[in-house]
Amino acid sequence: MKILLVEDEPKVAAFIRKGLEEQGHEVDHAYDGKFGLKLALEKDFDLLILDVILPQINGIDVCREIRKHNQEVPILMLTALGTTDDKVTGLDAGADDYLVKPFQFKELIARIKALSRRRQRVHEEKIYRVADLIVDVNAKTVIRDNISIKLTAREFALLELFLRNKGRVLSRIDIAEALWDQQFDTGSNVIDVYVNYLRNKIDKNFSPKLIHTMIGMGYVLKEEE
Amino acid sequence: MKILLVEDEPKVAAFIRKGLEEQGHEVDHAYDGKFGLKLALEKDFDLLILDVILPQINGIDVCREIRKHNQEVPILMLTALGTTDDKVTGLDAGADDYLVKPFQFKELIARIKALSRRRQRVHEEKIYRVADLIVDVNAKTVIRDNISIKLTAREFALLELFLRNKGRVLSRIDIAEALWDQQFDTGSNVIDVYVNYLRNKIDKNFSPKLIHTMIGMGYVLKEEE
DNA sequence: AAATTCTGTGACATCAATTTAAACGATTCT
DNA sequence: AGAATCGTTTAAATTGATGTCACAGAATTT
Repeated sequence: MKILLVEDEPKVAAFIRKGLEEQGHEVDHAYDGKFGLKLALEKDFDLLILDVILPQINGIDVCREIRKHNQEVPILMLTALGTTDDKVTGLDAGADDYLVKPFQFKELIARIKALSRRRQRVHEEKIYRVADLIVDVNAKTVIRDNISIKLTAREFALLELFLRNKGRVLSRIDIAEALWDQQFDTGSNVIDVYVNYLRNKIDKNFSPKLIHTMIGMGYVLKEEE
Repeated sequence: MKILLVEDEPKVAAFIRKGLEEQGHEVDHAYDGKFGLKLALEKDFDLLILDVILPQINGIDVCREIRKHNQEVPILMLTALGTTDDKVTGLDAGADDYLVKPFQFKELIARIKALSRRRQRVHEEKIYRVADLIVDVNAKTVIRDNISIKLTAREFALLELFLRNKGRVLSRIDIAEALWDQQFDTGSNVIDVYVNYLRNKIDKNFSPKLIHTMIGMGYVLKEEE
């Protein structure tokens, strides 16, 4: 999906952008309301994420302005405030949903999914091919070298994350935030264990190897050595 | 055509009724949602025209209720509100079209024509065949291995959903949103129970099995193992 | 009004999936 | 080389998802 993020706090913006890109979305970013509004009216996006508190024009006014121009794009508002009044104002202005900061990244993903479902988006064929590996996200099937491979839900989610980020090194923190709850204070090694499971199933008896360890950095999925 | 008009404002109702009768249609009229729903379920109409704002039960809920009972009659919603949210809600509830008050009578006629044209398409043969299972959506019949199987409305709706999405894994959320009211917050296991009922009827004494569990992911209907 | 069928709930046993823990191996740093 | 850090592997413990059942209340039919 093409997503426009309008957010002035650089850290928050970077966090959201990275997370969304890892989920396979294409993200444009504006630092203030004025520029955000301009972009929103010029380009076609599948979703807008608007912070309420913004320089130049605040998020609620941006939202109102977009709706005035008859744009039906789904809008998700972000705010540090959480009172009912704010919610009402946001929704009145034409927003479709509301998320209170700070939030779990998973929550954001869930809302985005719900919004795009509501728009009756036709679910597209999602098939990844890397070397002789074929993964169908809708059917949840995995085939390598014409051999069908069974994965558990976690393994599949992990593989899908790698495929969406082919060639990009994912740190354990990236992986944890995308698939597990929040960050890891515990010295758990679940991720390593799952990468190992996945390797046993999709790499062990095949070549070339697809999952590579970057010591001290994380893991990558790629074809070349 | 036999048309049911559900509208509480007498003036609007009289206006629409008169116009439609002049066009040669037969019009029944209900003043509130409750009575409208009752009529709609009792009699066979070729078209329902529902106001959104109604005494007793609102139009959107009437619409939802009718669709729950598997009625395929075309539904046109009328409303004074014109915001995007309302449109989405109406169409989500199962309405086929939407008209914002005030409207030109011509516009109404045009929409009705379009809907009745569409309706003929509804009467196309909709027959699914998977392995030795044959499902006729219009006749609501299910046959497997030449044995006729009786399903309840819910079971049939679930089966139809699976057939429309053959080979695609449907999560519980997908199923809940398609067949139940979109609250998936309850820790209910209705879906599991219904999948179980369906299996007992269409899979238990047959092979190959068609409904497969993907633990942690959902269910799929497919022929292969 | 009674009987029947349908729908949804809650409890529970079962078993696969997930997570933890700990031992082992590899790599990097001094 | 030795110590420290980082990654891999295995097995066992824990969790949680699923299938099943009996039942209650709604809806429908008689």
